[in-house]
Amino acid sequence: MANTINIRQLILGFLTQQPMSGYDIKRFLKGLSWLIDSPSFGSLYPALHTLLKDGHVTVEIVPQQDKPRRKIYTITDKGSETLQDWIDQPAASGVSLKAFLMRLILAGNLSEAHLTAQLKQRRTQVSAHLQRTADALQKDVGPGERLALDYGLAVANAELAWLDNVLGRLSKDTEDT
Amino acid sequence: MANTINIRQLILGFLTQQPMSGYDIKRFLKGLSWLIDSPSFGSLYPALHTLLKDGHVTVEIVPQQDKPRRKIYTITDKGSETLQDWIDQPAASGVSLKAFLMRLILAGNLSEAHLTAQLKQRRTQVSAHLQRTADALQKDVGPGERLALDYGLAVANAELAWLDNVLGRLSKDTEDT
DNA sequence: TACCGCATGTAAACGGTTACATGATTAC
DNA sequence: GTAATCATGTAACCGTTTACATGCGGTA
Repeated sequence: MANTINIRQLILGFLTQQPMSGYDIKRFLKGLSWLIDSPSFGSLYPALHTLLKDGHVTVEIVPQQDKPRRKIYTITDKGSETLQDWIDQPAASGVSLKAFLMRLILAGNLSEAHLTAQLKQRRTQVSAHLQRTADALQKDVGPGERLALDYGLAVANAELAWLDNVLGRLSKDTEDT
Repeated sequence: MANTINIRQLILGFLTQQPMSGYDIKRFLKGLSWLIDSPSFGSLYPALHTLLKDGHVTVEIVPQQDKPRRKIYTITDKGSETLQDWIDQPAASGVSLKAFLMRLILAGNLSEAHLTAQLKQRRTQVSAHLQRTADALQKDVGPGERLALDYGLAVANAELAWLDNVLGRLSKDTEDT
């Protein structure tokens, strides 16, 4: 039930879109800077080496004139399976917004079925979280914690409303097919 | 600008409320399970040793009959200063909801001035984040990322509404004084 | 008998950042 | 001449989890 966002899984997710070099992946990750601070090369390159060693990706060395050679990585079937397994595996309860959004991005590039699965899972978790938070507010807590709980409540309610909205739209689209 | 929630600072925060043993702190942290999964003993006890060595806390060994002896830790002036410094230091941009809520809890137990400072800081950050997210939505992105961005937008708007609400209430209270 | 709560602790492993090294090309 | 971009990589360090060890008392 350990479930944070792991670099290797992120990489596999990007390679699903297209073969890339480590440097390319870094650029892609920078594009997600609104969500996560992109991992450093110090973790990126070793992760690539591990994925290669484990047969999740293959490399092709591409020389360039006037520039350093690039190592283009391509995801293998085994790699795809591993990624799929990770996405399908239920997210740990209490898992952060960030981790969920990463899963959403990855799932959204697979299929609509995966996408709705993620959304439904989140719905279940957020409403459970909402309940726990409401319960915690009943107890006697300090002023800071009281505010924090209230904040959590507000965010959870907003999440729930959004999820219901989107899930409603998606199910309507399915009917129309 | 590295700014996640660090065990040592959490511990100092709890010890501000009252002297406690490591075991007690663990129990307290469990009470915050709606926010964070409480750190393991494997990080808690070593953290306590470090704090002791650095003069941020003092210990008193309390023997018990029929039960193992307890080590009660008390925060020192130096420890209080360190904590204060950490809370006053501006939170890194893009810092997570979790990290902010922890700061809120800690600040709420210090003074109302600290509390409003945290809230105002968060307001600035969330509105900046909102802007970045809206910008990112303009660009051409995959279906999953599109949804994720929209989700982020919804949550950020909810946060902003809540912050404005609370900040409004707090400033009114101050006028009435 | 076997596990749970109390209470403390250590060692190995993991996953990451920071800082470094290399070396060529282009832009100010 | 100084910095930035391209492109890869390693080593030291940090903070944390996991798994272990100890030992006693109460409970199912």
